[in-house]
Amino acid sequence: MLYTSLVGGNSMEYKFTEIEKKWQQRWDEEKAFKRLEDPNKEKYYMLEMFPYPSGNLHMGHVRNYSIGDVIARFKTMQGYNVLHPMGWDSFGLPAENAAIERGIHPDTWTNSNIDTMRQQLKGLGLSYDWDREVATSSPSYYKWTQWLFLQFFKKGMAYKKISSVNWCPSCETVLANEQVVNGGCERCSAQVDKKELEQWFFKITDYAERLLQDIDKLDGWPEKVKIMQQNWIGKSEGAMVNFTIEGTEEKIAVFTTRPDTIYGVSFMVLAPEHPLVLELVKGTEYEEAAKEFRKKAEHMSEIDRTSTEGEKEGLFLGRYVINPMNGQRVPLFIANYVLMDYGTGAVMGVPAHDQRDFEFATKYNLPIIPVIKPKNDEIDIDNLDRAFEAEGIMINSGPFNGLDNQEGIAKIIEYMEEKGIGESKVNYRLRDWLISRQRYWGAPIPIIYCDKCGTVPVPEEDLPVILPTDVKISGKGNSPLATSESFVNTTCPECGAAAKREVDTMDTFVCSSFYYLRYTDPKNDQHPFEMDKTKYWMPVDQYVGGVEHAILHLLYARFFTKVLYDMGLSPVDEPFSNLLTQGMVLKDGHKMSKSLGNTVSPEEIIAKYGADTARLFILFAAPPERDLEWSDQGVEGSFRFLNRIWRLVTESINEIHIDNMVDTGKLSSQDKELRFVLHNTIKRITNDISQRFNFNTAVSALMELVNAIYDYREKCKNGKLNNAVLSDAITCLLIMLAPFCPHITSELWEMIGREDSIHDQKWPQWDEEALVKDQVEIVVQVNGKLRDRLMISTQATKEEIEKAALGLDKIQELTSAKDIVKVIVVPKRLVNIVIK
RNA sequence: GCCGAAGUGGCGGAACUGGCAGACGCGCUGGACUCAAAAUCCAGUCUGGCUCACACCAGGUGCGGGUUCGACUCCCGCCUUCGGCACCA
Repeated sequence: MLYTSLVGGNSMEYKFTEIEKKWQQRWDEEKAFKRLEDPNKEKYYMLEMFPYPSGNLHMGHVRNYSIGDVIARFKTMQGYNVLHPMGWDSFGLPAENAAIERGIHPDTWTNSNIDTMRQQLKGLGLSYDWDREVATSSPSYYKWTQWLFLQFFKKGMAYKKISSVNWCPSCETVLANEQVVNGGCERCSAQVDKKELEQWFFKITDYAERLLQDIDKLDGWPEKVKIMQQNWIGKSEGAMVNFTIEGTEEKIAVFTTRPDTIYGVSFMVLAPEHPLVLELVKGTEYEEAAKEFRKKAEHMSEIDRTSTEGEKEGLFLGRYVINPMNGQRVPLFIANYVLMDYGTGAVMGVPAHDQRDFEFATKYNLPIIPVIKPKNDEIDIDNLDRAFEAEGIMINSGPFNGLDNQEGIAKIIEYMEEKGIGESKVNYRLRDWLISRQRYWGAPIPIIYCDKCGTVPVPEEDLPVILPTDVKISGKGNSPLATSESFVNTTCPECGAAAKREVDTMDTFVCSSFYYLRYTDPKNDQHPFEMDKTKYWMPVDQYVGGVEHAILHLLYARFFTKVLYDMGLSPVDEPFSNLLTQGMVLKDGHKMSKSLGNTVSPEEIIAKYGADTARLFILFAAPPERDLEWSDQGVEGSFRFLNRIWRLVTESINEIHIDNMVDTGKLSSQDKELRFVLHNTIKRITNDISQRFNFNTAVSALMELVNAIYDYREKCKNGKLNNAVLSDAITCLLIMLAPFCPHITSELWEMIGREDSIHDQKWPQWDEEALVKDQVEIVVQVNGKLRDRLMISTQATKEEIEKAALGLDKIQELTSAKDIVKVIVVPKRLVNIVIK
C-alpha cells in the first residue's frame, strides 16, 4: 500500500488535518472525479455557478459548492455518470481596480487569485473533474466568446445603436451603476452625467415571447424565480396610437394598454430624452427650460423616476397634439416619470384612470375626464379623489358609450386600424441587451471599422482577438484599448486598407452565458463544443447558485441557449432543468462584508476544525434556499458530532464485522428498534436529499441515528450485541455521511477494513419490512384540544379506534355530561371528539 | 417605489398533503468522572399558574380578522426584515 494508515500507535484522536490532506492528495493523483461520456450509464450534470476569482473563497462559495458536492456525490452513489465541473468567471471590474490601485496587471492579479482559490476549493474536498476547468479570461475561452459574437452578428442578432452611459466628468471615465453613489462618482464624488455612445446590443427582445412562453417548461425552477423573470419580460397587450402635433404633419406614437380610455386623454407626456423634444422647442421661450429639465432628469436614477411615491415633475412645451379619436387638442409636456426606454417614450395622459396621470393632472391643473364608470355606481366618478383603474362601462366616449370596457378595447383597436390611426400592439418591458463595455478586462469585440467597407467582422480564422498588454489602465478615458496603437491599427480583412479595431469589450454576462456548454467539451480548439458531447451531457440537471442571479444571468443564459439551439449548436433550448437558489450567509444578521468587519474566513475554519466540519455546519445550519446565520458555536457542535462518530467507529472496531449479513429471523427487540431507526433514517435522508434538498434535516436524521447506535451499544453491553446489526448500522451511517463529509468517512471506511472507496458504494435502500410497527400511538382530542393518548394496533379499523378513544377514563370524564356531536378519526394519527 | 421572499423558545432551525408546535443542534442549569480543569457522559430547559414531586390547567408560531371538528400551514388586511431593479458578479 502506498498510503500509510493514520491509525497507528495508541492515538485514536480525530486528526482532521492529516486525514483531509491524505485523501485530497489521493483524489488528485487518481483523478477520482474525472468523467467521460458513457453511453451505458445515465448521465447527471451537476453545476454550481462558477465564481469570480476575487482573491479568496468566502462563506457564500463554501455554501454553494458544499450543496453542489453533496448532490454530485449522492447522484454518483445512486449510479449516475455525474459531470461536475468548475471554472472561473474571470473577466471583470475588480481586476481593473487592482491594476489602477496597486499597479498589478489584471492578468497577473486574476491568475494568482485563481491559483489561490483553486487550492482553497481543493481544500474543501469537492468532487470536481478538474480536467474540465475553464477561465473566461483565457484566450482559449474568449476565442469562443468572440466566435459566438460573430455568429450573432451574422444572424443580425448583434447591432449598434446610440445609448447613454454614466460619465464622471472629473475622472473622465464611464461608470457602472454600482460606481454611482447618490448621483455622484464613488471615487471623486463629482456629479455623474450621461454621455451618449454608440454601443453594441444583442437582440434579446426578438426572443421575449419564447423566453416568456418557455418559463412553462421550467418545472424544476422555484416559482419565485419564474415569476420574477415573467415580470422582468413584462409583456403587455394594447395599442399603438398616433397623435399629430398641432400645426405640423409630425406624429407621435404612443403605446397604451388602455385604448378604452382614449376619450379621457387630457394631456400628453414625452420622456425628457425624447428625440422630438429639442426640435419642438427650438427657438421658443420654452427652449432653455426644456434643456435644463432634461439635464435634471438625467441625474435622477431610474428607480427614483419610476417611483410611484416620488413627486411628478413636468414641463409644458408650448405645443399641442390632436387626439385622433375626437380631434381634441391637448397640451404636450415632458415629465420625469416617463422613460425613453419603455414603449415609445411617450404617454397619453388619462388622469381619471391612471394614478400617476391623476397626480400629474392635479399638480398642473389639467382636466380630469372620466370615461369609465363602475358597474355599481359606488364611486362618484365626477369627483374622484384618486384614479379609477378598475373595469367598468364606457362613458363620454362617443360611439363607444355603454360598452363594457374590455369589449371597448377590442372595438376601439378595430376602429383605429380601420381609420389608420393606430393598431394592436404587444409591448415588452424587456430591453435589448447592451453588451459593450468601455473597459479593458473583458473579451474584445471582434469587429474592424474600415473607411471603405464599413463595419467588418474579424474572420473566424483570425480569432481570438488577443487583449493587448501595452495598455494604459488609468481609469480615465473611454476605452482603455484605444490607448494601444498596436491593437487599434489593423488592416481591413476585406479590402486590405488601413482600418481600426473596435475598442470596447463585452459584458461578462456574455462569457457566463455559455460556459455550461463549454464544460462538456472544454479543450476543443476547432469548435466551441461538439454535438456528440453536448447531446450526451445537456441539459444541466441541477444548477445551484445565489438568488441574486434570478433574473439577469439566468435570463441571458436561457437566451443564449435558444439562439444556439436555433443555430443548431445546442441540442436543447433550455439549459437548466432544475434550479436551486441558495440564500446568503449572514453574520449578526448582516451580509458578511469587509466594511462591516463581520467576515469569517473559510481558511480559518478549515485550519481549526477541518473541511468536513465546515461543510457539515453550513449544510446543517439552515435549509439551502434560506439565509444562513453564521455561528461559531454551531461550528463547534458540528465538530463535536464528527468526533462522536469518530469515537463510535474506532471504539467499536472489534465489533464491526464487515462480512456478516443481518439474519432478520433472529432479532431481539433492541435489534429491531435499531433496524427501525436505521431504515427510517435511510428513507428520510434519501427523500431529504433527492426530493427536497433539505440537507439540514438530513443531517439531523444522521445525528438521531448516531444517538440510536450509542443507545443500542449501551443497552446491549452484556453480550446481547448483534454484530451484524451494529455493523450494518455503522456501514450505512458512514455511506450516508460520505457526501457531506468525504474525508472522515473515507478514513473510517478504510479503518473498518474496507479496501474499496466509500464514494463508489451504492446508496443504501431502505427495507419497508423493517419499518412495519404493530402498535401506533394515537392522539385523542376533545374539541381540538389534546386530552389523552392511546396505543393501538396499526391494523385497527376506524370503528375500533373510535371505540378505544371513547372508552378512555379521561375522555369519559370529559364527555359524560355532554352531547357528542361528531367524532373524527384519522387512522394512525388522531381522534377528535366534538362535544357540546 | 415596483417586483420577489421571509418572520416559530435565549439562538440556528423542525413540523413534508390542514391533524401531538418546538425534532436535531447551540446555549444555559444541575449531576457523574477528575486533586482540579478540559474533554466526555447523564438529566432538565416555550411562557404563566398550581404542586414536595409526578401530574394537571391556561396561553403561545410578527400583528388584527376570517374559514374549519381542527390552522405555523388556507383566505383578507397590516407591520418588520431581506433580495433584484438592466455597466458588481
